Amino acid sequence: MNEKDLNTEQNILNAAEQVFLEKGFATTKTTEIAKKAGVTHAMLHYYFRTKENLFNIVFQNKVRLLANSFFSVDVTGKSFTEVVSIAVGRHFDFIKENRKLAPFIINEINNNEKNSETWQEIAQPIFAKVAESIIDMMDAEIKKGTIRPMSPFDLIQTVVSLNIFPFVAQPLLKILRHVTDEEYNVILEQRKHENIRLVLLSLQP
Amino acid sequence: MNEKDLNTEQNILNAAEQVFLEKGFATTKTTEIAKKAGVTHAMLHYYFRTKENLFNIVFQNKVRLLANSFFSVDVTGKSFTEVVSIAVGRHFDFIKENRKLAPFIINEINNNEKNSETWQEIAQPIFAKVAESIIDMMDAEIKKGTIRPMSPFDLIQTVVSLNIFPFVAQPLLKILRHVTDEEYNVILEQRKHENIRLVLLSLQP
Amino acid sequence: MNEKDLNTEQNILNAAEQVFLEKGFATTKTTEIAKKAGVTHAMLHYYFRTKENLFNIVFQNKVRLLANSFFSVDVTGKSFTEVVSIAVGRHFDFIKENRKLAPFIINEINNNEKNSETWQEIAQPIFAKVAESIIDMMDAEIKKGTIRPMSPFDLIQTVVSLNIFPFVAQPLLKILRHVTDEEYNVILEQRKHENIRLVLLSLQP
Amino acid sequence: MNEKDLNTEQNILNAAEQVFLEKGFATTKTTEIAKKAGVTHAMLHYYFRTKENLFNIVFQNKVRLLANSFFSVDVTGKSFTEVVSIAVGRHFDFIKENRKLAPFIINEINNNEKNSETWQEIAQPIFAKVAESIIDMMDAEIKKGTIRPMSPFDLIQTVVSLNIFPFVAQPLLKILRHVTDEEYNVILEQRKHENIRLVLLSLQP
DNA sequence: TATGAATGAGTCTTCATTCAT
DNA sequence: TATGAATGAAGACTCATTCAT
Repeated sequence: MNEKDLNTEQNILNAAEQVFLEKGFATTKTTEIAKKAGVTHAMLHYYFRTKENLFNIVFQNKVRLLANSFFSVDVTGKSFTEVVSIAVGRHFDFIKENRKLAPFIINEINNNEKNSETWQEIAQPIFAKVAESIIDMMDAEIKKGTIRPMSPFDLIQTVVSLNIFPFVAQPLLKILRHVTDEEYNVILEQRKHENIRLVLLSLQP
Repeated sequence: MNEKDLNTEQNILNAAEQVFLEKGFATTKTTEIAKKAGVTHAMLHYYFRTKENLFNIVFQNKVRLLANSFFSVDVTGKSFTEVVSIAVGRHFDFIKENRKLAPFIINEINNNEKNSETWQEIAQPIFAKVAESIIDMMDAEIKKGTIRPMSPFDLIQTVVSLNIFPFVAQPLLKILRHVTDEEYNVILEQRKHENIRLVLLSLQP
Repeated sequence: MNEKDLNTEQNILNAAEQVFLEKGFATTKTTEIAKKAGVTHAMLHYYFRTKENLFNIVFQNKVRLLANSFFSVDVTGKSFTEVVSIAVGRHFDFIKENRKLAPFIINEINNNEKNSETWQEIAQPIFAKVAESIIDMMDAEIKKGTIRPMSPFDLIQTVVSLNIFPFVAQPLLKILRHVTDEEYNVILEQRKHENIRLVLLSLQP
Repeated sequence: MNEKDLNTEQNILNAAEQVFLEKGFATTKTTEIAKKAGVTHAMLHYYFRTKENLFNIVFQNKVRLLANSFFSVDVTGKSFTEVVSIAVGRHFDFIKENRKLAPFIINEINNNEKNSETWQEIAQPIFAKVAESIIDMMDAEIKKGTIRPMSPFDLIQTVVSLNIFPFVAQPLLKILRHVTDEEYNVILEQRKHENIRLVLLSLQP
């Protein structure tokens, strides 16, 4: 396994990521991945045996990436409001940097039961950990009466809904006004702050 | 075109709707549509020439359906808050009754540029009309200072985001807790009211 | 299903029989079958979906043919010796007319466990019936002391061994002397009578 | 060529023997041979250039082995009956110890004309020698009238037929009764003696 | 001598589409 | 209008063989 091998394998993986994210499993052709990776068609099978196998590797990586994107804020010395604001903003930025990630995963989960199971197996423990990491903080706030009683999962769901949706439904919403991609970036920045505001509002008792 | 012909054509269309909504364009096989419609494989091509053609008809119908689902409330004698509450609730219910609609359209738009154009051509005028129908009401409220300055499109986007997302991302969110489909319905009802609350909150100055 | 359809399907089956018998499953190419049947490559899959499926149909037919080739003699008014002589001779002639049959089945059974099961499921009941049909006659002869005590299966095995082998091992034996195919036919006729003689000898007490 | 080379070459040959005997030329994959030999896939081609070449070496070895298995009895001081009995029994035991040998060769001869020629070229002189070694003994017996007039080849054919067949057709015959492998060994021992008996019977005038 | 990487030719299979009737 | 048959193009995958090192 010298450097060149790793490169080829990695090239295929990178190409596969791009094409799968762009077109989804069904419409992706292995020839296109190979072409983009600059290798022969058969090399793809040499390294990954089947299209499905290659897809699974990509899919699992992406699932891990998405699931780990929720909450990773250093809480020391910050108020709950601050923590939430930072976490929501960061999460929004991450999703923005990986626009195709969420639509890809959602779509593949919808198209294949097996992918759904993969998502559950990988994401569930990660989400549980996230919930655990904020439950004490939330409980304290609830006792103080600064936020209304709710589970961490409710909070997560609200954040996810608000943050992911603009990118999942980007093509749906973009047409509301004729905007260039650059204008859209400005809109997204507004939306980020709007989302932060909405999340905090949703926490109010 | 006698009655039987219409029936056959309609049968194919109905079957195509079901299968396309379920599987998307790429993974749908014309044979499955024909089978579900109870007609010969070749009849599908006799009536609709190509798979793409048949899909476009279905897709346009569905786009129209989704685009028209926003705001259709009789405003006479109701406060703005009431109108918004009713509109959001009704929209949520519609989406709930047509769970596969939004994911289907979003996915197909993502997979094919032509579908994106179709969406724009059909949805844009409809959305413009909706915006027009509420802009006076909103302006009045804004002047009164009861809601913060915002365009109708902002409001629509918030509503759409909050309402559609639970169904687009259902498989993503369902795993946050282990829930049955029935339990999920209860959660959805809660979410509807939460969404109404959030929309109203987002309107606050 | 008009006549032409049946012909095409049958043409494929006939071609498949020839090629499979000639080359066995592994080295047979579906294109060759299609070519021999005078149809497009895809037609084969249209009618039989997979190569394996087509093979199974051919294989089952051939198994039935071979299994049913043992003993079908009208016994009325004939001595046991006569019955055996006729049965062995007829069986030999059948195998001779279908030289590739036995090698084909033996080979495929050896190459694929599933074929072995197919053989068992189809041949076992047929063989059991054959054994049943001669057991009374044999028991009577055994009681009379004209043949030595043995089960019908022993008899069948001897017949099968002697009759099938020349064709299974034809390429092995033909070289013992340089013979043309026609000379070989004469040899086979001698062998038939030799086999009848040997079977009768093997029955002696 | 140091010792290690010889070992590698021999390892490949040994592995090839096992796999070819087990699966035949067509379904054998060179990767499996390499794996079993514990060497790289490419080494196989380094030593033997092609799969076909490697096969031919194995095949020729096996042909020699089988052809030489007929008659190697020290005749001094033994009666013809004794010699035949011993020779048949030994041959049966050899075939039993090398069960896959005969089916393998027969099958490959049937599948490839070139293999048939190989068999002829190698086996013919060996068989001729065997025939020569017994023709005087047989002629003497024929003159004495103790056996009927026949050529050595007839005798060889009978022996080969009876001895090889149980192993070639084992899967065909095993189903006649439900037997375990151990029970089958007992049956084989009976068959050996039955075969000796039958050969002697076939020699009777 | 040895190896991992790479290749190209071939094989099965699917599927939208067209054709003859 | 309807159908079963037929087709061709494309796609995934395999595998013996070769190459660079």
